[in-house]
Amino acid sequence: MQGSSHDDVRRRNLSVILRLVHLGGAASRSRLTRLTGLNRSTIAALVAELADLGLVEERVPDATNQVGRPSPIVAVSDTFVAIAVNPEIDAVTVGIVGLDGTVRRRIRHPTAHSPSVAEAVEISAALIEGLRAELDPRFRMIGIGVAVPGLVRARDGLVRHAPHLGWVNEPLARLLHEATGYPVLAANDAGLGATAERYFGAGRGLTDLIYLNGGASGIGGGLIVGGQAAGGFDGYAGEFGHTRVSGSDRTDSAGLAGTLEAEVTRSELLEVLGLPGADADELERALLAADSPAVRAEVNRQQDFLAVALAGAINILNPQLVVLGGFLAALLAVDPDRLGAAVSTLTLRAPFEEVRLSAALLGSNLLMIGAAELAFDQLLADPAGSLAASA
Amino acid sequence: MQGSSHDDVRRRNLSVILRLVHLGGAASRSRLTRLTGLNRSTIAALVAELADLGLVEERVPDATNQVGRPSPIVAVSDTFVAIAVNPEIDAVTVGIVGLDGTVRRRIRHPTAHSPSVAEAVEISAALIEGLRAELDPRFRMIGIGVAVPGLVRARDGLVRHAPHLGWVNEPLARLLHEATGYPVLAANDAGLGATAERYFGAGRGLTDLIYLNGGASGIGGGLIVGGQAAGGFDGYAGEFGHTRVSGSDRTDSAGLAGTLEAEVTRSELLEVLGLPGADADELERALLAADSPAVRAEVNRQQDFLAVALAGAINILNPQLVVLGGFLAALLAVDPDRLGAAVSTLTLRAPFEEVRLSAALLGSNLLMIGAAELAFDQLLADPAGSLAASA
DNA sequence: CTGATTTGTTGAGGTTGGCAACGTATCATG
DNA sequence: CATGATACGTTGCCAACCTCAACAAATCAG
Repeated sequence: MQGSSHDDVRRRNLSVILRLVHLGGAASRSRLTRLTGLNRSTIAALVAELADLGLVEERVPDATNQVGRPSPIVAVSDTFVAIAVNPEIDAVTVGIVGLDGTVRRRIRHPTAHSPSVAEAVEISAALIEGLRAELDPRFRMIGIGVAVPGLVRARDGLVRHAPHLGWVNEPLARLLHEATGYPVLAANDAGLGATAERYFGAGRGLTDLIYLNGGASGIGGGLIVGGQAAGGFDGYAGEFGHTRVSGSDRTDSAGLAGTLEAEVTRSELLEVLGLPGADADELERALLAADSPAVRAEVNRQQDFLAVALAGAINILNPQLVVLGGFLAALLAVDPDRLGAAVSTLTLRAPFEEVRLSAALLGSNLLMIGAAELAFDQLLADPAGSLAASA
Repeated sequence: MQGSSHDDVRRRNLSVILRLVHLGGAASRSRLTRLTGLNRSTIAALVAELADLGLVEERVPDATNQVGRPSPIVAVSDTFVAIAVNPEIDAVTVGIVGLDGTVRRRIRHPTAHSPSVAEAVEISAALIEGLRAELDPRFRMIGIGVAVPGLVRARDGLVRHAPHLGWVNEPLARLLHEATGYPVLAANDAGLGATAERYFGAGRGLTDLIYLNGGASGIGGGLIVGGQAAGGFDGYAGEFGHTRVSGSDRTDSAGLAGTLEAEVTRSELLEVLGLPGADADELERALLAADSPAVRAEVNRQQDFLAVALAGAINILNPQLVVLGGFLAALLAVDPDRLGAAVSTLTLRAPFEEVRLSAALLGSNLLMIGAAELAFDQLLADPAGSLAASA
């Protein structure tokens, strides 16, 4: 219940404009005027301040075949970048992402074994140092966002539990900050995926969506509720994979029985297809090409369990969109109508009528973008303040 | 992405102060200064404006045994009231609720049969007219909030489906507005219960909680996510009752099989207790007094199914608190440790460690308060604007 | 080339919250 | 009971920010 003052107005207006060009791409000043409801002269002043800060650039107007004086185009500067980090079982990936949402550079550093926290920090810091060295000095690194496959406490970036990495109560954000000097924020990978798809992918502009991702080691998820990334109280929200969907005693990575993650697995799809391994695209192609009854039966089995979890979430959250990533997208692509029908039989009519199922769009850049968004958030919320403080 | 101007600052500050005294009760001006971070002189001006509007009153300071000049007490005026309406299978209840959250008056009008929409509107309008007639003219009715046992489309108050009442696609809010002339907002009853418990009950001050209510006709729920009442895209969120918790083919009121509402029922508790009927308190007393193995077995069975639904919600939403109302509160009270243990075995450790299970506190006033909150919302969001527009 | 249209630019104006100085009401102390 | 300390209300001035109106500039249509 904070009061607000003049400064907050300015702060908020700068933030709104920067977010508009960050999320929506370049826009003319007149367009910003319409979108924000602010006065022409105010927009001019705000854009000038953002330009002074180096955050945006004004370009000569496009030829639009419209009467009237052309309006300058405002675009985010390409000089502000964030570092995205994603530790996994078999690799640590580090990327550089621009404020315009483009992934400029991505390095995947394979590891012989699942890295410890110390190793992940060391590898990340080395990769970041390398990237920094090769980066033109006019670029400015804002901070680091880490996408962690596990439960991360939002307030301090403590990794509570990352089962596949074997990490428990590791102060990842603090360690990486100490190793690099940059501000570091960490969060659950699937939650960041939800944010990325919401801003730049299948859920552009939507306010209520859920995202489920199927990976080699399990199923994670994230949710956007009422326009906000919903992390829950500590940031652990989105664990759709541990929803109970059957009475069986097959257990998942957390030891819970009959859960979505226990029943719906990538490895079983690969097995029935006779593939030793495959990435998400290969798996989808193989599933679409296959016409054996065994494959069909396994797909149906997994779809039915997935439908239970999705239906529960739809009944509870009434989203506009369900985004499926990883092998769950393949499970959708094989027979979208069947999955939709299965969900239909388990949901109330009203929420079902409003929801769509969709595959994730961002592919391999998903987590880079999501993690960068985490790093950019403070800058976007208070452009002038963030830069003044760090200058 | 709206820009903001000076007016918004004022609007927001008035709103913040009114909400503080609305939710937190009377507060001294100096306390408001501390809570909002605003300047003393600003608080004085804002409180004066709210007092001019008749929304708050300043009282002489309490004796506080503190050095320094005493600070006047700011309290919400008792003259602003909202009307709360709650149609049910066997009655229509109408109440008057003050801006201070007190239920001033409540009339339950029993009906011989489940009322049609037209009947519910007619009864409500008549009750409201009666209440208005007996009300001192200095009181001011702000509007009407309706708590509906069913799915209500948030934006226009259309009742999409209220199974127990047999209503489908009924424009309740519009009809009641036409019958009374007051602004009318409608929403799902359990969602409003969640808001009420969050503001005035077991969840005071919390930002992430879920609420489940067990009634004679089923199980409803609501959620608060990140400090906001989460209605979902259309307002249908919170339907925990239709979460699948078993593989059985027992169906619920919506025809869905194996759901929480199908397995966890008030009627089965009454039956095993040998009671023909009972209100929530009587049921809880009877359950606590009973020690037959049959009762114990039924309680355990229902607790286990309830635990599945709660665990799923806890994994997905990471709430601070789970509030149980109606007979679900009784189910908790009989053996809280057992229910907690059952939930524990189905949840991830990190979110489980942060969550508490609690009974609802507001009892029979719950829906009156929740519905009134709906009616007050606009006034609280923009005190000066709301009153200027309606004057 | 002229008029219409749209938008940038500039300077004046109004509202609002912050701030500092001063006034006032209470408590503590002797 | 007088005095000082403390906390808070009150008052007047100030600065920040957005709006508005008038004017200028750039484009299209004819």
